[in-house]
Amino acid sequence: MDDITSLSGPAPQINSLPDISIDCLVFGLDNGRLNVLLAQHRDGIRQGQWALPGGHIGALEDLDNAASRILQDVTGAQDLFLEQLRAFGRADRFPGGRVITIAYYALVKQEEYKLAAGGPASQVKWWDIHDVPELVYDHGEIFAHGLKSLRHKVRHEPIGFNLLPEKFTLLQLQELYESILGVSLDKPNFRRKMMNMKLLFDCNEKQQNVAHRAAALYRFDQSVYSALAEQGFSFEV
Amino acid sequence: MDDITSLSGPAPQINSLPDISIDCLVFGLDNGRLNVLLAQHRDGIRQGQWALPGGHIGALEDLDNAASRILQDVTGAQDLFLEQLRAFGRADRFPGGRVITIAYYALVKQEEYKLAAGGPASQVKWWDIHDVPELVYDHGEIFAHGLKSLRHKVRHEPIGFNLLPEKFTLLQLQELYESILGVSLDKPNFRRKMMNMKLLFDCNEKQQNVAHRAAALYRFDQSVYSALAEQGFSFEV
DNA sequence: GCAAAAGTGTTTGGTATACACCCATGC
DNA sequence: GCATGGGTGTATACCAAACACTTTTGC
Repeated sequence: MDDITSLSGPAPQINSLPDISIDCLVFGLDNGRLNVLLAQHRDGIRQGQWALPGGHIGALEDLDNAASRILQDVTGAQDLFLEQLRAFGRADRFPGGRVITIAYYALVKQEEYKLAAGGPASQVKWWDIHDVPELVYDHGEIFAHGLKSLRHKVRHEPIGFNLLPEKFTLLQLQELYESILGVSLDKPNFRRKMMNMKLLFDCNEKQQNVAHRAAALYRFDQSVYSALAEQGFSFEV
Repeated sequence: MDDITSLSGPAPQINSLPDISIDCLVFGLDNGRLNVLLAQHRDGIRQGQWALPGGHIGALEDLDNAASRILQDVTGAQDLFLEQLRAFGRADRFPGGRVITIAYYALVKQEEYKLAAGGPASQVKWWDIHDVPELVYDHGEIFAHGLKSLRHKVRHEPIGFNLLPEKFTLLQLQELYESILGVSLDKPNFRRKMMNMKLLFDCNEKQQNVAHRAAALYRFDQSVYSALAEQGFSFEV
């Protein structure tokens, strides 16, 4: 269970696949800023260095389940949005031996979860994506690739909602896109575009305790989107 | 080198990673029909069954290089368009033991290459994508996933050209999209769309020996596209 | 002339963009 | 009243879809 201690090193258990690891790219949103979750090596030659949280796959464990378990160890949260990015397998990528890693990326509602701080990997911390430290092995490459993939995917599929709380305002949604894509968007036009897609449902509630006019709160319903997508509907921001 | 004989079974060589394989989804275009390349098991319990061509990764071999080598064994061709799809790793996907496979997809100019028929895997054959036989293990799932990915990608990146000969007509290009996407397109509008992108270069040549007005031949220049993409240009069909 | 495909022109309607504007609320 | 963000309206320009039309070539 404590595969995270390995931080993608050689498999610590006899019942794990020795030459394959999993690394997770976990994105979160905090006050309109996009963050990524990093873990710090606790000891060994790489002590103090930062890495993507990772682990190994049980011999009888499905790949997706392994990723989910590893992520739960780090965030304490289940049922997160989690998808495979791809495998990274340069022969020399890991100095401790030949290990191919399969990268996953996750989107989490950052404010809803408290990190299991001080867990097995001495420290786990959110970093602004513009300000990540140097990462071990090829983790920098994985991060760059994952961020690019996120930017592409968020424009073509409604996955961004996984970063927001259940109920959100249109401005929060707009700031999410501005933050991920690194652009600024026109408010009236963004509103219309979203509303015309008929994917947002008015909660009939307003923000509370704000120092300005309270905004309407909306929900996104994944099942309605799935039904629309069946008929060829295409989500494009 | 003859990893293809294994068709993704357990690693036959001492110097291959035992619990990881590579499977290749090779697409080709023939007279406007989209095909996929399949290999037939030569012997063993699965004799006669069809599978994606695959193999194992050398202990000192980069992942991408391994895929390229395996593909060369099958098609005899180098420098094909080849990209990773993703890893497939259900615990029970391969009955002979725990093997995670990393799927690649390739696009080839079908008419330019003759297959190494009667090679190590008794037979290698093109199949119309609408008519593929039942495949071994989870290869059907990999095929379905790869086709979906191809349909998505071809609309957002100019990769379709890899299926056409160097010089092609606009109708060939249109038929390519119609075939991959399974739709029919308006000729005048398709022409304009393509020409407006400024990605096609007139060869100043015409078709030869056709029983109708000869069409102009065009080329696609990957380097010009790359330069445009740098500036934020987006290819959308 | 006819068939087949190349290639052009035009009308129409929707939609993205830019920007001006009013509304509600707390301090 | 004023700052802050919520929310609406509208003119313009562009672009995609639909489809009618002309051109070239081989038989």
